[in-house]
Amino acid sequence: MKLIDDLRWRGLLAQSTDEKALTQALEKPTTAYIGFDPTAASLHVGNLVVLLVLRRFQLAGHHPIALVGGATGLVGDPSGRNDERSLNSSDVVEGWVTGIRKQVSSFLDFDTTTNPALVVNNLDWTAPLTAIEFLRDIGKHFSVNQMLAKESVAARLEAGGISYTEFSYQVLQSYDFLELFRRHNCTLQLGGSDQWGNIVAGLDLIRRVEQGSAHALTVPLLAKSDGSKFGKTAGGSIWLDPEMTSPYAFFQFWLNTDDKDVINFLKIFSFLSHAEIEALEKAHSENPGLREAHRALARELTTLVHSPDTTTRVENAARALFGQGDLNELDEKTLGSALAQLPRTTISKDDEIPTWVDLLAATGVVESKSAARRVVKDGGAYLNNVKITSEEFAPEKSAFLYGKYAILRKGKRDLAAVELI
RNA sequence: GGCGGGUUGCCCGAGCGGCCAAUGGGAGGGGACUGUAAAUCCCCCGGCUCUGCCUUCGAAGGUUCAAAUCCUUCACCCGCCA
Repeated sequence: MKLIDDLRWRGLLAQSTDEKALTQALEKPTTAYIGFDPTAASLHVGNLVVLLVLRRFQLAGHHPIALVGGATGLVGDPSGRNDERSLNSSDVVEGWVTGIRKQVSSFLDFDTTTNPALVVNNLDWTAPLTAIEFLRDIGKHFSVNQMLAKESVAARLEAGGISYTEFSYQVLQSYDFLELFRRHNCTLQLGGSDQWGNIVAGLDLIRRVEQGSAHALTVPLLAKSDGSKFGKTAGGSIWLDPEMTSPYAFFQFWLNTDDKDVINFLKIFSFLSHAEIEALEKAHSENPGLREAHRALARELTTLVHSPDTTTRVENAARALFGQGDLNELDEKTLGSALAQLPRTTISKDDEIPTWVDLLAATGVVESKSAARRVVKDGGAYLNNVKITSEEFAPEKSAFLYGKYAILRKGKRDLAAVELI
């Protein structure tokens, strides 16, 4: 099956320039790029959609380039926002670039001899530009009329204004495309559909400056069936960085996918074959309670982003901790490694044991002691799967399994660990 | 630079001297029902040493027994004019 047809089947095609021409171009190995701006220390699951499309291109024999926006990240993309971004210092952005560069790299193959991946930073060609060069050599090719007509700009003018800085963003991104066209004969830019305007601006620039022809392909913005924003939970975004979102939480995030979304997500995020996904779809519709599709999704993604080992560990941890069976039946080693996956706090053997409320607050599962108290009051507080009802309740030392572990539970599925040391 | 409008809790948005930790909606949390799902229903939703105390309504001062609400200055945003 051709790449384009596969992408269509997975629901990964939004818009493209002349599809016939593009399909034809893709008959031969083509160089394609996607840009990621450093707006945080890590990428999140939302970024995964397009990043994995780039991987699909590489797997299909094309040359992938991942661009990290060391320059554009300093300016701020107005797309999809209705207010101005606050600028981050260049030190901060530089740090983020390093982290994101590493993350992006883990999804691409640099060792293959036929079509190795490339990671670039647009600061490399943007930083040396002088303001005069920028205005004369690049700015001259842009019509303010057209820039104003871009959805990202028009929306902001409507919503309350835009700074000259962010207004200029599309020029920088266009210049990136031009540079990659020149340096690496890159003739295709991929991106989320909110990037369409920025991408076609780059096509125009390439045509004007180099009389060259390139293509654009965008991926739909991921929509959940209930309309809520993908990739956010109570605790915030789901990050790829295991320090920011634990692999346990990462696995749980996918496992808790809405039934209505699970098959779509398998298509979008997994590299399972059509036949495998169709089999899961069948299994899911026959017995949704088993959640085979959810499990497959969580396994695939945890393995892809973390590792097969990690997947085994967190899945075992969940099985061990999730209610079924008596906690006392878990051997010390299993329990210890399961708890290692959870948010945790430690207390000294010699100290008096704090209340459940204080312990939960210490693990960071709730934001404040008041929030922890509320959980108790609302009847959602458990110690080692036993419900507790008093805000003053403090566990006895004897309640600790193997003399050292206790499991705090908030509600049905939020777990945290306490360890006596 | 001038004139006018605005800045409220995670977000949107009421309040416009006391009854205001502040109406309502969304997001979020707990419970019931379930399948660690969705929908639905009920409850909660600033913090703390929690029958009370402390901090919040752009910032700083002021008036008042009492201010998110009035006055002054400053900052930022929006509109019109220059």
